[in-house]
Amino acid sequence: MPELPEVETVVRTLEHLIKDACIDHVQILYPKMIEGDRDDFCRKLEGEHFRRFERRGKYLIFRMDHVTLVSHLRMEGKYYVQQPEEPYDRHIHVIFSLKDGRQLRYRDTRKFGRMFITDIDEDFSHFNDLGPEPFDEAFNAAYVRSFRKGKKQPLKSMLLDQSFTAGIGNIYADEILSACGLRPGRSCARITKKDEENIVNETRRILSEAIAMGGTTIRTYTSSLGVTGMFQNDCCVHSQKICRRCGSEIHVKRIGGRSSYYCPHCQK
DNA sequence: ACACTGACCTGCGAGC
DNA sequence: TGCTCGCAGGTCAGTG
Repeated sequence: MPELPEVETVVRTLEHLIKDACIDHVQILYPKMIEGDRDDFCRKLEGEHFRRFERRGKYLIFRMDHVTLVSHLRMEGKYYVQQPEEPYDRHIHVIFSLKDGRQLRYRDTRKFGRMFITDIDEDFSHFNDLGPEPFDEAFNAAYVRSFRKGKKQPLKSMLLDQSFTAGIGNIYADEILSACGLRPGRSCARITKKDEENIVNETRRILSEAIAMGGTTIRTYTSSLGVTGMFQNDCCVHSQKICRRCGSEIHVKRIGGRSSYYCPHCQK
């Protein structure tokens, strides 16, 4: 499941592979993948060049000369750069044929991903609800305090809330709380000033380590270069049976509709 | 305003 | 073996 580190890896990989490539034409095999007018989508992308590659939270942003393509991988979305003669299966939903003969293919077994285009100058009203990036200095202990004020939701739900900070998903939320020694079900109203600092610092530490390793792979993620993340081997609690710190049995509890893994001994 | 639930999808594994 | 059922999870609409 792509979270911030995986999306960052995809952005960097695609920049390496298709920077300045020109789109010849676009085929949409599953129309619901595209938000807005599909004909417009295809027509406006024809002849455009992939110029800059950015990420905002879990969104991929491809800047062209006249339009911007925004893509969200949700759970299982992946991009591949392949030759037209390479076979593809029924999970390929969008094909960008490039003028150099290659194809950028979007594959998504569960069809949850979405993409859309905006004008180049659009200020991305789409992103208005996203909180600060974890590495932005606006994400700090004072911000955590102001965000949680008046709220009683579980810490896990707060970390998953993209308006809190953009890019954290289920796996990293569990790992961050494990590193902080806080149970996922703990109310955000009942943490200390030190906990606020820990949440900020551990979020940055864990995400940057994961980016350095090229993202996590638990089930399906591989980047278009075929790079497979290694962070899964470093998970302390998520999908684990035994705590890597103390050896206790890991508990699983549904919080906010998500499976949440924690160590009852290390996390209070 | 906040918090929770179901829908969107498909594949996979457990249980009968 | 073959079926059904629950689960996986990011986001958003709907509800209390």
